[in-house]
Amino acid sequence: MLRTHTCGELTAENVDQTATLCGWVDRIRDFGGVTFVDLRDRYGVTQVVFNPAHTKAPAELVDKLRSEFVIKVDGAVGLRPDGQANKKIATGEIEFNADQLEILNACKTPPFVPGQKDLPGEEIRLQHRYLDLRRQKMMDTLVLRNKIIKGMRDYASDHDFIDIETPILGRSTPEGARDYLVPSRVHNGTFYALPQSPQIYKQIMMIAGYDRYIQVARCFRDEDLRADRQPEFTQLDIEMSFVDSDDVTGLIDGMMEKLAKDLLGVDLKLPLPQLTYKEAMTRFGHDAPDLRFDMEIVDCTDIAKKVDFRVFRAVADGGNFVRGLNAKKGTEKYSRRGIDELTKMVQDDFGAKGLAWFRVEEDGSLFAPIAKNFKPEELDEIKARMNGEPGDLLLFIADTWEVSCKSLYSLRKRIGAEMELYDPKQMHFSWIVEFPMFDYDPNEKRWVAMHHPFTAPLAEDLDKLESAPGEVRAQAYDLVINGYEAGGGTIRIHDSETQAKVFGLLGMSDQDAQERFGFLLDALKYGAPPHGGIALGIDRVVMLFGGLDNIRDCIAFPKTQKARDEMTQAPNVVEKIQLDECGIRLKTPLKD
RNA sequence: GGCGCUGUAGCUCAAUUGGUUAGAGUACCGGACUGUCGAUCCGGUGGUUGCGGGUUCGAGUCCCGUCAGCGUCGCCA
Repeated sequence: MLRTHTCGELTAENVDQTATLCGWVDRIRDFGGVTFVDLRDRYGVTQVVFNPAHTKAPAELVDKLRSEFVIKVDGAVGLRPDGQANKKIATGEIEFNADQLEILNACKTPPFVPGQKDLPGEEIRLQHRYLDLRRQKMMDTLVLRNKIIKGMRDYASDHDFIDIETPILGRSTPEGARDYLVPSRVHNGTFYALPQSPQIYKQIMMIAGYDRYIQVARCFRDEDLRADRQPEFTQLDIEMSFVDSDDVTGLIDGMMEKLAKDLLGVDLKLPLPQLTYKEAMTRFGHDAPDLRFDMEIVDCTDIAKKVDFRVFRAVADGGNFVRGLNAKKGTEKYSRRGIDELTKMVQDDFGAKGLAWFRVEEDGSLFAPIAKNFKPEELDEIKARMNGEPGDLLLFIADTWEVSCKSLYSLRKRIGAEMELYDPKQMHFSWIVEFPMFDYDPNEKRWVAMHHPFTAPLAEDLDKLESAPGEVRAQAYDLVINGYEAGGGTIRIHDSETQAKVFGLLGMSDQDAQERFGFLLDALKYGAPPHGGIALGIDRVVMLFGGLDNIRDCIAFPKTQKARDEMTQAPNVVEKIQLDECGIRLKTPLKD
């Protein structure tokens, strides 16, 4: 080792000891005579003092030091003079009196330094990720990430799970997200797909008798990015045999309890609350609601059926919905202009026709441009239903179930944040259960699996599988933290007949099913135990535990919204010979 | 693919609603200074206002296109 100590460990207890430190120059304070250098590494910062009266380091060498130079300093620990301790750092009681200085490596003038006040733009940070990763916040996050993964692994290990790796080069599956493809050199014209998740492999492991499997698995989905979505991401993948839904959610309850306790000092009350999908959609308009605050959706469709106001009446009579939210004390926050912005959002994002609103005035009356369309007793009924009190802002969406859910969910989320209805540090864990098995795709005119096609239906809904697929509920469960889907899983189908039936419902002929999933259907015939599992989005869990608002800050080398790596400039062109070997000719050759 | 925000010195930002030679802080370079910790003080270098068109007597500012970053909708079993 070039060093004897790190920059975070020398304290008053080490006074008079000699030591050697290595690190990066964080800051220099040059007084012409004495020069102070804040030396930084992963562990902390130590003030190094170059005093010409005592150091052997030539002044010309000390003068050369600049930000982010990598240096090695021999010296001795000394107590700082009275009144000069720096309480902001752990090593603040001492200083390191330099004897010798060696510059291990210089540093070009960096575009930004880790300690600077204003964070540079994200593009710059990603281009020079090695500099960005030197920032304390990034280090803290990656350390947190490591603790979370270690905590998960330890917990799983304590519960008899074994870690098994599954292939990265696999077979493309037609259902689900777009695959990342890898061309085969040996078999020109054929392709591997990177795994969207190790789903089938882990089911096969259950059939093979490895009844408790985990993997920290990298997954790939070639879909557009979001603040909480990356094209490659990491899941804690879990599968267990001889279990029902409660066993899986119970296991994760315990894991979350441990992580929350160990890493956040938060005591969770178990079991974590469970909400059915239907309830979540009815009360919050979404299958991953943020339950840190109230403000539930209130249905006024029955009232709308009685009123003359055409917009409400026509929607209600047409079998659609008039539902609203009460933004408590929202009239001050949302002026006419603010309401216009909310209106624009629901129109642009979800195609809502409009946003109806009422202000509850000081005298308790409802004010709104549309109020004249209502009889006084109707206004009273609306106010009573919405629990309207002076200062409240009542917002209504009159539309289809889908549009009203999306719009009200989005309004609720935005208003909750803008009106600070919750403590951003608060954490809320819950389960959403009993998802529908299928969703009808009007474009393709067929049922599609809501989760994935291996999901087992709820036993009591089995008889509806053919008669009313839309009503069949799945043995599925999503873990929701602060309004984010942090994980999801299901109990799987473990008999080939039910599996074949579900494939059929999804519009797959027997031949198709055999062609695509024959190996799974076969495996199910060779003694498949009942099994199920879950996958947790590790990047998102880190984001939520770290109180961050985007997933890129939880990943050492993330991709931009256009799925590019700003540092390496991937993806990029390849040599023609590489394409030739794979038997690929570009449709539109790139000019070089 | 749609909608929106952003793009000015290495970095973070400003430029009075289209008007003189585009400024500040910081970084960088030079100088002063032996107790600072965002050191201080003096001086200096640094700009194709992302790129390409257009409107105008005149464009950082307005319009069109384009590229990039971010947010969002679609998409993400």
